[in-house]
Amino acid sequence: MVDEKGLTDFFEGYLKKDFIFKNRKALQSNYIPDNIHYRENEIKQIANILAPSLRMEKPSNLFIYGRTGTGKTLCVKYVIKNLLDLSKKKNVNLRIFYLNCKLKRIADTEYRLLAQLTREFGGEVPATGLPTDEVYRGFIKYLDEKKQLLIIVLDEIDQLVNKIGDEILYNLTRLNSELLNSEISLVGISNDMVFADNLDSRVKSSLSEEELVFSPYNALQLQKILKERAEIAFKGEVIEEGVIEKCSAYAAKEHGDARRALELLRVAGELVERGNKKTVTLENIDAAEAKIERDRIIDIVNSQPKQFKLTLYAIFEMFLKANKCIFTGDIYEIYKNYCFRTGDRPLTQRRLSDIVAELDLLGIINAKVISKGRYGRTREICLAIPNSTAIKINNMLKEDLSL
DNA sequence: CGAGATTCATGTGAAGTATACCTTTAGGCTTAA
DNA sequence: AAGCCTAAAGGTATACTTCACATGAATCTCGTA
Repeated sequence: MVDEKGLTDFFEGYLKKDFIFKNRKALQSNYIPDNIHYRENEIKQIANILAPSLRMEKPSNLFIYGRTGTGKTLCVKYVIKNLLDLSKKKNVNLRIFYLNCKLKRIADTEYRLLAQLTREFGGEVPATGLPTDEVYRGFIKYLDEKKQLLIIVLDEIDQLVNKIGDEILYNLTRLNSELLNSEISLVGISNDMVFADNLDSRVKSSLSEEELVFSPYNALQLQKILKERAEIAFKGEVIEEGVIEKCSAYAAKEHGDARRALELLRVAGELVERGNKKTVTLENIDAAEAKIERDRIIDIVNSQPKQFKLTLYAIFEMFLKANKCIFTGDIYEIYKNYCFRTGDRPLTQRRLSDIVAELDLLGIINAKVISKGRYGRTREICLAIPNSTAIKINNMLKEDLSL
């Protein structure tokens, strides 16, 4: 029961509360700090490669590899920012579009990627209905209407190619021969080190005119990075002894993932704030660790279409009951059952098979095709997430699907 | 006993279908001269 | 006659279905030692 006075008190208390954050943004993953440590070389190289753009000369296409949280995106964005600032000052017609190919329904097909690029130019493209080459033409029109240089940055490009093949990259690189006034350069960013091995050799050679590999940070480097960001983000002495070290250690264990370390610190801080405490302790880090993983998966699950949720729910229910790996056929039966209960028309087993494969790609489950000899061939499906998380998500799905 | 055939449950590729949306076009209606 | 609106026709992307064939090791079969 909250009366008006109670609520007012709450808000006043909220305002008076001693916030431990000074600038929370400094710990968010899209924050670009003023100085980036341990990546001076990489930045210099990227800058070198892209610099010709300032003279309106087409830079070489660039391909960047490195595991998550090694600063690829950060460095590229940093260089982009500087390039754009300078090009504005010098009146150079340079445009740079950054696209993350992982985003569902934004850049995960050829059509949608092209549409998105056209929209960046201010054009309007319907979600469906146009022929793809029509969208190409529209894009070219915008691009070629005056002399300009375009750099397209495709982040998580491996995901895109995994899903729809490498033809789109071929088309993009070939576009230059159709352009009269303008030119395009591509910058591909991939988490997958062996990604390029499976590319068509023509695409591969034109895309990786230049290559750059980002190696992981070690624990000491992570510490320095964290300390500096923490100083921007938090007020005074709110972080207890050993907290930074612990964050770094956690992240170093995960192949030096700086994004993760920063997130740990941020979430820990938020937990402290919500609990009305004054300092970030070691225990907060543990709690944050669990929360981050949960939230990440909850986000993924929530962004899936209903049929994916139903499938996932069937998998979770069954796995939690059996507590061992399960097979496609069993899931399909359960799934059909739930469809019946929610009044949805069940998809075919063929489609479910694809959905299971996609869920595997998303990292929520592990699905491996095995042959059980005389007893046929199937996918062996296990959870890729801790049981406690699965239970929580399962309850969430249950409510969401009103089961 | 062991090589080769058989079998099962479902993976997987290709082609077809439903849906939702797009542009073009042709006809009909209104309007202004 | 010109201008505008509307509805039909013809087209596309995407998510899904249908059909048909591929897979691969446990199990079976049968000739041989």
